[in-house]
Amino acid sequence: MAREIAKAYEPQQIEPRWADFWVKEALFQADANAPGPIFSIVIPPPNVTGSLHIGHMLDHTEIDILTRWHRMRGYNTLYLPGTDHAGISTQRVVVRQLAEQGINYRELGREEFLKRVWKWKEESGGTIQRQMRQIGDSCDWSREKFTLSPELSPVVREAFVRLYEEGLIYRENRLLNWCPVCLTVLSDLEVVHEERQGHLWHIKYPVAGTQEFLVVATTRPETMLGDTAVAVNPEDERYVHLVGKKALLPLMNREIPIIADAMVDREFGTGAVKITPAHDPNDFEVGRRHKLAEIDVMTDDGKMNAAAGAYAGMDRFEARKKIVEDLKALGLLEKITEHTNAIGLCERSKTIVEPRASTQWFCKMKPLAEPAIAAVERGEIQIVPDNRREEYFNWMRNIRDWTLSRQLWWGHRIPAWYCKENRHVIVAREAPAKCATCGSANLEQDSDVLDTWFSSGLWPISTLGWPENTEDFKTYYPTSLLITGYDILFFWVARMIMLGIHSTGKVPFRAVYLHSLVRTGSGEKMSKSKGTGLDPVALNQQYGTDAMRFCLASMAAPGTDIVLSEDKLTSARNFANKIWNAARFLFVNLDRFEESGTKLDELAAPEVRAKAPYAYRGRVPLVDAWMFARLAATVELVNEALANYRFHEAAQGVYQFFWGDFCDWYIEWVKPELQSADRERATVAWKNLFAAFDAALRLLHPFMPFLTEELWHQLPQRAGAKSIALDQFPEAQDHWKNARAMGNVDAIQEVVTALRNIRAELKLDPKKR
RNA sequence: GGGCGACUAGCUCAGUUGGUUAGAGCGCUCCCCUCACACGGGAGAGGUCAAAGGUUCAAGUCCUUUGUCGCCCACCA
Repeated sequence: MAREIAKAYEPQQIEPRWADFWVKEALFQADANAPGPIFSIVIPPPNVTGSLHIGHMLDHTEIDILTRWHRMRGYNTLYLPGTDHAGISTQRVVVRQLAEQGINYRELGREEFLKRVWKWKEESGGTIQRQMRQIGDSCDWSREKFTLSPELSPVVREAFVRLYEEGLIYRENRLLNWCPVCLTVLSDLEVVHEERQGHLWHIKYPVAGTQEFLVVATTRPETMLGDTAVAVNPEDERYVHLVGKKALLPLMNREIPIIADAMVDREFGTGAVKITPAHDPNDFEVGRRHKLAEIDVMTDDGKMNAAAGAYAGMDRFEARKKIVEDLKALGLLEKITEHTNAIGLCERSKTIVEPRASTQWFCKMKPLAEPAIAAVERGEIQIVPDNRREEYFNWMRNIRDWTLSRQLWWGHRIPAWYCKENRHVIVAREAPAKCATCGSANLEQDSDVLDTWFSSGLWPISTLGWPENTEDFKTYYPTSLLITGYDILFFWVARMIMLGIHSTGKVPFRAVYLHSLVRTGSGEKMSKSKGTGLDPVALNQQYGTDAMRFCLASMAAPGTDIVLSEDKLTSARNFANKIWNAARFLFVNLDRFEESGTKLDELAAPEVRAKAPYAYRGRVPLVDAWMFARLAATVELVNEALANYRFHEAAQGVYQFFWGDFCDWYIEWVKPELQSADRERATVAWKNLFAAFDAALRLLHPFMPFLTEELWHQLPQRAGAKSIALDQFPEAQDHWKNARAMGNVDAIQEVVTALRNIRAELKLDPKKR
């Protein structure tokens, strides 16, 4: 009796079952002692700031395709999952949540606040884990990691202390980017620049003891309150006579020196620059050279402080307005001109950053960068696509020291302690009992935390057990490949390369594939905060995970960003349906065929099917020969494409093959054969059809794991067995274990050699059909 | 101020080392709900490959210039 199969593919009915099954069976658990060449990959750990977005899905799809593909070809495969605590981002999320409840996080205190963040982390981490299972990530959940876990924290401290002991980590007072909303310093990378139309205010500074004015031009008038000099170029004949004299700082009525410094560009503005060492990086340098006072006129949160005199308490931009008004009233504002400049914004809060001086921890990067540059030059790490190599080199060759400390609470606490008496510094793996210098037991730990990218930078080594030489580390490090978006090349990839090589002497991965970003129709980077992100959960519901995966893969051409559209998702869903219906045809008609006599018992045994194609009276039927030639060509194409990260070619190749060749031509062609009164002839047709179909499923599996898994389970079933209850069908269990191997496909490739002769003889071009 | 990328059918995009009549999906026109699939099948229209010049037996593919758009990097007040 023919089995009942739904007419349309309903992924929602099928996917959750296999998602659970894969986890329950621990099917993808890695074994360091298993045979086979190694393919290991660690996930780019998603931030625990919420849930996975469509960009993650691209990451995960590509990683999973390659992982499954390698696993099917007999590799000892590890796909290690995990999440990132994402210091500043996560802290911001929780701060905002608290604010919505009317709670000021600072009033909550550090300890209580961290409890709230951990609670949020559990929630977000759980969501991410569920999503990853839902989208079919074939990772080893027993090895799941978290960057801020008790397991990894000692590793992070170890790395920090080692770098400190090597003299690469130091503490210094510098002028740095400060975010008045996040209340922390930021590294250069965390500041994004944006061109904005602004003004250049020309302000007249009276020269003391004369009737003259010195006119300076500034884009930030409010900083003048902290001016401690005016500088001109020493070569500038317009101003030489003023050097050494004093200027009277308007509004503050403070006398400040007029100095000469080569840094001043005579062409720009008026050729005279107000010097505010506490609020401008250039001025800071000038200030240090000329031993000028540094007057900070602002508070942490961007308001004017007591040093700002009458303006104290005002917001910095409010103060700007007021100062301009006041100068105008005093007749000291010469003019205002239009001026566009690139202003720095905090990457997270989009607040205008304020340069401020503070004492922070830094890491010297030149010594770390050199071997990291060399490793890429020597090809020990391959960067794909090629043009990103140059970006990497360019950044690495101009690298500046990395600001490691952040004034946040959520993160790895800096392993440094100070004695309260003398502020001696002790850097140690564990909390010390007393000061190494003066013996004081009165110690306090540095209140800052590490930049979140420091622990991310250690990810490939920390997750595999470094600094211990564990089985996992020995077997799976260096990892085979890193797949991530190009937008974090500097933030993350470069740092992993530097820290990996420095810590272990070996590169952390042999290749980096930097994929495109998924954008919305309007071309923006998808982002939840902007509300432009597509919800992968909703899309999965609507189209099915397999369709999503296939769609992303078929669009993942390197170089250009991906714009996802309903059209493409629909087309991928239709493809899944096509596969489903081809199977439906096979299964239903096979049942009918068997009911009429011959049983194709061997169909269930993969080792028999691997001998396809079957011959009819010593001769392989022509269409079958053609089919297997096409199949073999597709196998070659897919293997070649995946080996080079050309996911779209692979996906389009299987699509073309399955729809165009297998369905449109082959199935249609053999339909009469399957009904043939010649029993042997019909049997051969059936066997070849199933062999080809089985091979096609293997090709499709990395892209569409759910659908193929489902069909594999149905493939060996005898007529009458309607439901899939695996524990009741030991035979089926053997089958699916075997199904995840490429074996059959490889066997077919061997057959092709023989087929070439037939093809040549009959002038059949498999590409032209 | 540097660097990178894009510009191919109405739309969204493939087309890696230059080689026969430039492809796909969607859309469009005509026919078909034929016993796997209308989330389908068949037939078809549609492109001087942004512009100009150059190299070559041969260029969407290499070189030069220009235009439009996008991105990244950069401490000029």
